[in-house]
Amino acid sequence: MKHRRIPKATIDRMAVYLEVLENFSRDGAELVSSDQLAKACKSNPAQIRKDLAYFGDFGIRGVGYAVESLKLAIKRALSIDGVWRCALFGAGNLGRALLGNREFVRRGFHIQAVFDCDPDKLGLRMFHLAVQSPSRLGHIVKEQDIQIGIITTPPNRAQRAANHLVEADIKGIVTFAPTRINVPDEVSLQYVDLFRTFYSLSFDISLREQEAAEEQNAD
Amino acid sequence: MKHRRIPKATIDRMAVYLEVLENFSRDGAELVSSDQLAKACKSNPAQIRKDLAYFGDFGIRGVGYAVESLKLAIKRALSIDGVWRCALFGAGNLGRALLGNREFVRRGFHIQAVFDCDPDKLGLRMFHLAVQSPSRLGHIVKEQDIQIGIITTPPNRAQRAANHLVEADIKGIVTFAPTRINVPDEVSLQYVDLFRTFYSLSFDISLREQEAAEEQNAD
DNA sequence: ACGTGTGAACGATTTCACAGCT
DNA sequence: AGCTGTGAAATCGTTCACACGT
Repeated sequence: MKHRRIPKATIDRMAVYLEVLENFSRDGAELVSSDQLAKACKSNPAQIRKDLAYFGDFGIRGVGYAVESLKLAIKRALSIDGVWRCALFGAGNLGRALLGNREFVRRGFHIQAVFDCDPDKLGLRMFHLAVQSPSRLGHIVKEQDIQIGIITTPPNRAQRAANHLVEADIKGIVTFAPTRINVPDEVSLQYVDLFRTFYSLSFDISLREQEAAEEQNAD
Repeated sequence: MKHRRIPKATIDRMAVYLEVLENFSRDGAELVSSDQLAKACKSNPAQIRKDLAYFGDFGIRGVGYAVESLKLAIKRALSIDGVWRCALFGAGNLGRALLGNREFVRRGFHIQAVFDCDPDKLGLRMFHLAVQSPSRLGHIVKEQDIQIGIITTPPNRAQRAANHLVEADIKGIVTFAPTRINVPDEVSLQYVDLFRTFYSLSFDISLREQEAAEEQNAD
């Protein structure tokens, strides 16, 4: 079991488990069973046990999981038990929103520098950081040992931003721009596609309405 | 084939297909093959044909797909060929970023009202809209026929916001707050989990580094 | 001849059911 | 007795390979 490839879906669910564990923790629970977790996550107990077992034997048979140690184990498994140093590329509204979001720091993602191609934005202060020119990116990334780039440019600037980040030898990129970008294989890449979510919602609402209408007809 | 349940993964990929179709369209292409689409999406032709065939026979055998009519067909399939009226709940940085994002309007998601529980924010102007009290939500939703609620509150306020939206008889909710919320079955719900993406990136970077280290050892 | 649409084969993930530890 | 960890079974999604229409 230990050395099997871990499904991407499992990784995604880990974020949910962490979130509900924080709640159990806040409520003072010391132990939690896969049943309780499943209820809180709208999942099922077998799924949860299987998911957790990919990473190790965190539970105690007949008892359940110790909340605090499970939180830590998950964080370690995802490598979010330390600090990741990030650079933001794109000093627009979305960039500002991420920079101002306290949850990022709380979860160990520290945004330490902001870049933008637009010369009008250079020097502009966003919270505690000044917007810098992309020409300084390579230097800053090296100096501050920055590992992750976050792209919040408009779609037509996203590839250029990615090129700058790759050039600066970043390890991974999260992009919020609704466009595909190309990076070398050795750079990790994740898309946050806002519209995908809205499209899913749209499809889901319409499907339900259609099903409701068909039920009417069945009378 | 027509009346089979459509995988969620297929729906998600539709957003990508639309995106690359926009690019083909901009480049003046009138026809595309599943092969070309696959290259642009980093997918494979069979996947694309299967996905598209869930919704109808959009292609021409021996020829390919007509770009414009395929775009329209996908939009119709997802029900994003019209306008969805949205209300934003949570007038913080993230809410402002969504409100100021031109892509939303371009894609038919119109944010028509903004609400916030914080009395200090009432009346505050965000772009062309004034922040309103949640007590007005029911009235505004009915008056403007708003269908979708967008939650951008801090996590501890998200459930309350959801309750207000459900009470106002909204059809679906997209929440950006990193916390699970409960809504009745008849309301559609989608989570935009920013941290899930960052956690995946973190895991992926670490996995690669670990694999690289093991390769070293194999010498 | 070419490229779609689709059953069939394959592969991956989820769920079941129970052995094994506390 | 209770709850985890995990093979085995069931389900779900993807890829193959080819019949079919243009």
